Amino acid sequence: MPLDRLDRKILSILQLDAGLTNAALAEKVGTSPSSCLRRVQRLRDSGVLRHTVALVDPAAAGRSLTALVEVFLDHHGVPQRQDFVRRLVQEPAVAQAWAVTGEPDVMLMMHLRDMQEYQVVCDRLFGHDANVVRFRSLFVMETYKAETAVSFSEDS
Amino acid sequence: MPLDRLDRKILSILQLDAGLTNAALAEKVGTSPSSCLRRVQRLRDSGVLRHTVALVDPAAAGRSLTALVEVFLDHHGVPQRQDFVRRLVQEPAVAQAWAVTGEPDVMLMMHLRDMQEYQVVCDRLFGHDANVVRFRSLFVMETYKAETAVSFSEDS
DNA sequence: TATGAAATATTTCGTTC
DNA sequence: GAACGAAATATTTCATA
Repeated sequence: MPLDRLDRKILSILQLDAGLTNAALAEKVGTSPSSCLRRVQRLRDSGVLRHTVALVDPAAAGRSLTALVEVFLDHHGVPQRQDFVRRLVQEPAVAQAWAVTGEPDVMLMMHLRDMQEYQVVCDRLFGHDANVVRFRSLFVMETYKAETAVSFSEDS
Repeated sequence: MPLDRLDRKILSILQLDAGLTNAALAEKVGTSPSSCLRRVQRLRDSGVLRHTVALVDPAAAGRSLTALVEVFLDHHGVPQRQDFVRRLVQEPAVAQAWAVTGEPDVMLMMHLRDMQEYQVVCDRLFGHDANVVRFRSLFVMETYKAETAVSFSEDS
């Protein structure tokens, strides 16, 4: 389904603020409320527009320690990895996790209460998995950017 | 501001689905709509609850290539870093960026159209900055988890 | 100071042109 | 795309604990 200029404009705005009323959104993108509503519904139905979520300050949740962890695995086959991935997905402290090309095999991001929790979580995730050779953690000192929006700008 | 059980419940739900009506939310957490709305507003005012955003499938935006990039800087002082950080923040392809402890100095995540755009963006970000010694990219093959929610669970 | 019921204001959304 | 109206929803008011 091709997205025209108006669709992209709607998506750009909704990615920054999904709390806008339909009327306000319509005015911002320069169309009528009814047309705007139809477009939003179409975008939802087609799956381009996923759910809408509230963003919470991690510090307010008592999780002000953020770690990026590179994980190095021994066997790269799918079967060996399954249990590990399952544990990642279940772990509340893990917010994001990816299989990556390059030196590490898996990269993940955790939001933690403190170093003690870091230790506990790492032990639970890596400690009893023979397939995990080693891991290296990069602790976040400052967040420069934390965008959930995907840019629709053409200028690359 | 201390968060009680009800606040945490509200936050947990809203982080997964902010599209719920206030009435539905109130029923889920077991309180009245008016009380529920007041709590949500209070959480908003106090900054615990940031904005609410729509999530868009990056692939639908034509950005199905995701890269995690480790950047190694020469001079670690703030002045040398300012221009670089400014460019990161302005760059539409960069979704997340952190200053980190450890070997690399900065870690960032990009959503890209293709390898050509990767090259263009890297050139723009790193190419003309004498302070950037080198960078290493890890390309995402599979996303295991992409949570925007911060867990309020106590079990660490 | 927080709550819930009820009244009011606003918005969404289907229908029509 | 515009205009209307019914239904759903958000928000305020107010009495109570």
